[in-house]
Amino acid sequence: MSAPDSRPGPVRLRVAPSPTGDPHVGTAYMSMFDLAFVRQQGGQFVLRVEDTDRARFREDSEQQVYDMLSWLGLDWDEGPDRGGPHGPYRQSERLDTYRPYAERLLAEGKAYHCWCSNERLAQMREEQQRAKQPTGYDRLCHGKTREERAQLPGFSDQPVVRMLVPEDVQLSFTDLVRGEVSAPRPDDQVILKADGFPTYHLAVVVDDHEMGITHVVRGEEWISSTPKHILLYQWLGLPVPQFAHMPLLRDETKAKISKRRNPAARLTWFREQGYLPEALLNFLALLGYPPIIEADGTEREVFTFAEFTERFDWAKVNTVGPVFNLEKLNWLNGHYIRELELADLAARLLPYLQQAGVLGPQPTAGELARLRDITALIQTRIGLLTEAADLVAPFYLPDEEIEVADDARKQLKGDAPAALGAAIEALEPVSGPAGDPPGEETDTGWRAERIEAVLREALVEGLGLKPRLAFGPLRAAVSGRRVSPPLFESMEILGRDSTLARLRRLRDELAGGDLGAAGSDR
RNA sequence: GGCCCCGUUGUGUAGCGGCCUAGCACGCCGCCCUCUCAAGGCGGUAGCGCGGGUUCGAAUCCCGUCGGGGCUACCA
Repeated sequence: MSAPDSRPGPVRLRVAPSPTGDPHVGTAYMSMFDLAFVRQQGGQFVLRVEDTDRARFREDSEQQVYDMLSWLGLDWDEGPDRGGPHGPYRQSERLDTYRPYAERLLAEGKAYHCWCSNERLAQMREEQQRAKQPTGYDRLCHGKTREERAQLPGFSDQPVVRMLVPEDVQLSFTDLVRGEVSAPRPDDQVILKADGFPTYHLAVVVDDHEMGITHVVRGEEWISSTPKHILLYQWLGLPVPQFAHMPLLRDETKAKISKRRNPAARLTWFREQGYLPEALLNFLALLGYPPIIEADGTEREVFTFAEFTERFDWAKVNTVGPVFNLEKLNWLNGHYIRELELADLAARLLPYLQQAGVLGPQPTAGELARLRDITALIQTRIGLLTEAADLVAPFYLPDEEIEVADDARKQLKGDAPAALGAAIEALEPVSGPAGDPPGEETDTGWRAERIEAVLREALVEGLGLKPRLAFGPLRAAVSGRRVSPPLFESMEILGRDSTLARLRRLRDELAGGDLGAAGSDR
């Protein structure tokens, strides 16, 4: 049993991503649990950049972490970008901080220099594995001076510093989510690398202490390293924080989700795909935490971050690594889209429509007003913001550029020209917005209800067509698609002129290419 | 190989010794609604890995076994 940190005062939690490429979804996952607890307890949330791995360092990675956490609304109180009383918050800028700790351990005989070359270490491990022995450093360098060691093979000029792990290391500890946990016996772990950088193990202990971190929240993969960390805290006479090891997110093969194999492991992917941040957050919470149980005993899976925060309890966090299943997220995303206010949804759609080239970089007021109307029609028809472009595009295309898609064309039957002709004839007398007489009862103008009434009368009653056969050709003419937003509402938004132009265009085309523009009845 | 973590329908889960002929959500299937597609409504499908215990009674406790995962780096 470790003595948990019982210092009074506010809780302080941190997330510590490594800038090694696109931000990982796990970073958001951990941050969300961190923040839920911090908000609940009125503590602070720290963002620390663990850039001690110079080989995998990526320049733009840090900025992406800021962008994505901000996008999700997971705001931090202290960090490299906004400072704080415990800075700097980048490990590469804290090198001087670690060295005294390492030197102290060296002086006290708790750590020692090791000059073994990588080749020697690799060979040693290989032999241990072959002999079915547990792997671990053989302490060849322990107790030797540089000169003594230099006589032996596998010598490397630049030494590292290793922990001298005692026989009686504490191997078990209390975990906030798992209870009493035991971990493997640690190797003589390197804490200071040949390049002078600390390894994660030294840096995390020193930084967490210096930054006043009270709760260490991290992935399950760190359970096996925890005894090393506890040992370092003890050696250094520092209070041991509480630990919470979260289950690992898995892919469909049950393996830990990785950026290499799974696009959804990249946080940026979700924004690119058109997911709503609140949906992602809700989904992530569901993966590691039970649904809300209402007073009447029913379960509720849709909840806000504030609701999650209110009821958050480490003991309820799942210990099983969940499979990251996009279908549930897709449903949730659609659900959140349907809940949005129209203006909000339209605003969120805009950048995706611009990205897809449906709207230009500087849309006109008219285009934006039209977007609002269209949004109402597609709100229940998209699961991702990126799906809007295809549905919206026909509303912004010039009438002459509407191309009837192959599947829509295949559905056109022999009565299509008749239907189109009758529709044109029926709609011509209906006045457009400008001619919409105020207070007039008989002609309600170019409105969906009136358009529908007129078309039904002409096509269903007049021509005796089945509704789906009657309106299919009109849909193809107006949108170019087999599937589209509701027809009559679409016509209202397009306006009388545009609607008639599109109907005539298809009618003429079906009547025969030779007639060309002369086929128009105007 | 060694050590550690985990094990309820396809997926996420509720369950914490009797209320379980195992509930909910997503998915899937069917029906309804309907101008297409959605959304929505209604119904259905499918699970306690296995074997021993403990107990009057086990999805719930114990042991074993099997399975999955993680770690085993001068990566985090």
